[in-house]
Amino acid sequence: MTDQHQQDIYPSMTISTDQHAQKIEPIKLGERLKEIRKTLGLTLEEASQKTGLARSTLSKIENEQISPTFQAMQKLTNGLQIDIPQLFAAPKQVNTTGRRDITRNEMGKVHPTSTYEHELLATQLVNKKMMPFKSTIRARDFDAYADWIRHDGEEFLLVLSGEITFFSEYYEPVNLQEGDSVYYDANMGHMLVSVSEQDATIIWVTAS
Amino acid sequence: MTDQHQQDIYPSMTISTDQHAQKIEPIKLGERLKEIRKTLGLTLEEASQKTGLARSTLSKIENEQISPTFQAMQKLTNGLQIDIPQLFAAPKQVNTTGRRDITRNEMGKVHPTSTYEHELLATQLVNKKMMPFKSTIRARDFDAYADWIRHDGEEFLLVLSGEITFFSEYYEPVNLQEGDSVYYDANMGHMLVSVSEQDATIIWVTAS
DNA sequence: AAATAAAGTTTCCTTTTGGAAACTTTTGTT
DNA sequence: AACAAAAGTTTCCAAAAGGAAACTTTATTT
Repeated sequence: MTDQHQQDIYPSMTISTDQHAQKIEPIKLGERLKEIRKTLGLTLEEASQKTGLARSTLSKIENEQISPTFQAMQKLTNGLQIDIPQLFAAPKQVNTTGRRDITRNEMGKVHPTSTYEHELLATQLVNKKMMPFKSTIRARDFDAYADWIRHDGEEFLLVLSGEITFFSEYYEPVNLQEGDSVYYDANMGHMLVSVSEQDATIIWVTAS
Repeated sequence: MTDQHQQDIYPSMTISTDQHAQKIEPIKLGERLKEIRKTLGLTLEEASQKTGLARSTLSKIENEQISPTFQAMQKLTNGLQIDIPQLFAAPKQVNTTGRRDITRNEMGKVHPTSTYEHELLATQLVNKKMMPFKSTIRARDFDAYADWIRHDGEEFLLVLSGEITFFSEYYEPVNLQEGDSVYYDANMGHMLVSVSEQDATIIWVTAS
């Protein structure tokens, strides 16, 4: 593979998948459970009925007096309609807010390859869900590529100027002109070539 | 709030957060554990040393003879360097591939509001991580809005034509011209107004 | 402010887990 | 193939979990 636009060299080029964001948990299971039960507006008795666990058992779990068996935990999650990950990760989901990153025209971080010329946008921001960039498609031919480009996540692109052919593993090639856009699974092999007189430029956004 | 561009009326307007994708698990914990241990190339004895659980206990767990306590599960996950969600969800992660959706210029699904005129893109595709759309900014004034727009996720926008002012809750307003772009947390209040002669158009991508 | 009801905790006891060691099965070596 | 070593299972028992009911605390009603 000769052309990969996420190199993970710089943090700003990395997409936050929320999965890896999972940290180690010296989890206060009981506390968390109580929290959930309260949110649902249930008493121990009601929770007991829903889960099939004795009221006393629930109390002990909530007060960290016992460590529930996996069996008990399943009854809990089933009865209260929560999934296991939720039981753990959920408590303090630091939902970021207030971040903003402006990239002026032509002021992105340039990242040229043999086939594309990428201009990465919003590179000041780290740990974001999407990675946006403007690209100029230098490739003029199918075999400018050694192989399909293929990586995790989903991708969206919109043609800003010029015209391209969008090749993909499972579809016939298709031409895209200014204003046209495609959304596709990026682990399906794909590649772009310019077919207009001028090299085409596109806006590209990736999410994992 | 008068203007919300994700209405969740149509599935195609919904963003897949991967969190809700989590399904119910009548999980074969033992089987799964054995799988993991094998993958790591560990014997019961080695796993025992890493986790601090007796070899016999591990055996029983793997053969579903006992239901481990949460405590035991923590020792497991810590010792084997796996996270709890992984213990459950992980086995068969259906990674979609092969989807593709082309939207020709001006052929998106139109969705007008008082302040914006949205043209939703890739609406054939459901359960995607991003929601892309082109918008024409009709608002000409700060108080075309009843309140800040604010919703989950992160947003990226790039000005296609015209000029806008980007207002946001925690920053001074900033002008953006053709080619300029912003990436921001969408739960920070935000709003756009056109300031160019013609109403500005932008490309907008949201992810949750 | 008693009296009553509801919610939550603790006790007591049965069932189950978890560990040490005995036992069985599998793998590798001569 | 017999033997040895390693890996895995089962047994036995101490320790901990889970449930029923007694008990305590917190709300609600009179």
